[in-house]
Amino acid sequence: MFIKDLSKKLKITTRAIRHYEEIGIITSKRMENNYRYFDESNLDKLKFLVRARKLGFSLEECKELIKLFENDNRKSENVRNIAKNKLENIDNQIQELKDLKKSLEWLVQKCPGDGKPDCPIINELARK
Amino acid sequence: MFIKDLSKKLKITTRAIRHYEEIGIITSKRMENNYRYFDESNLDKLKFLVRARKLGFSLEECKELIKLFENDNRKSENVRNIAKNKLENIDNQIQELKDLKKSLEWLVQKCPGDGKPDCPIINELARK
DNA sequence: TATAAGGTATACCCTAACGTTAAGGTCAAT
DNA sequence: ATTGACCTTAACGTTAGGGTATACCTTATA
Repeated sequence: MFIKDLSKKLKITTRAIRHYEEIGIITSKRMENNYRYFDESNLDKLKFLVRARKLGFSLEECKELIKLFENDNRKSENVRNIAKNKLENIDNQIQELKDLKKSLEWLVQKCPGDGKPDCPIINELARK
Repeated sequence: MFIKDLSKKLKITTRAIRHYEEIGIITSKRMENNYRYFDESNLDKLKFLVRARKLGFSLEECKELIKLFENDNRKSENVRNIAKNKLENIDNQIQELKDLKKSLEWLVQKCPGDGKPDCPIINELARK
């Protein structure tokens, strides 16, 4: 199939697919007119990639996962480690965001939000 | 003071300070030798900026906040709205991360993480 | 057959917020 | 005079593509 068909099936843009090819995460054959041609194995690999992206893995991490996916001698330990690392930094991100949220909530609640200039949010940011 | 002193006081890099100047969020005077010279008002403004950044505001948002900070006729309503918007998208980010976390946790827990190739994480990503 | 529509190609610029060299100028101390 | 710490600008790298421009290919319709 051509790139558009593939993009429709996967619900990603053609630009994304070309990008994945540019950075060497996938490959494709070319027809005589230079159009990219994709077969089932391309589809499977990209499907894998799209799902991994949805789980929050970076393209670099996806590359590693695909390598493991295609290696029949992989150790599930390695896969699990990648996932555990990701999990850990997601946890950290959540914690950071929660801390921010707390501070912001406190400030928003303190602020009258009226037509007057006095504002606890500004005061807090500007404190000496 | 010079840029390094400022960066030490604020615990940010000199590159960051120059960047803020490049994009017009702050200004500085120059000495005869072309060195940037910063006074107390620069320090105050940057301190404000750094705190706003720590609260998760983008540089664009910081620009707006600084404008309000410097406008004695501001309405606290406007400040509050910026903060509330930020709060909302922080909430969304947290929710997205939590969803990811859930999926990942489930997969990590399913995976034996041993020396064998069978791996539920890979299987899930590769499912037809 | 000419043309319009739509798919495909490459290639370049843009994003956020700096980090990271590179290459050179300034200043105080040794 | 030299060292070392500091200063300067310029410009590319980062992430994961989005957007735009230009041009070729294919097919359908007038």
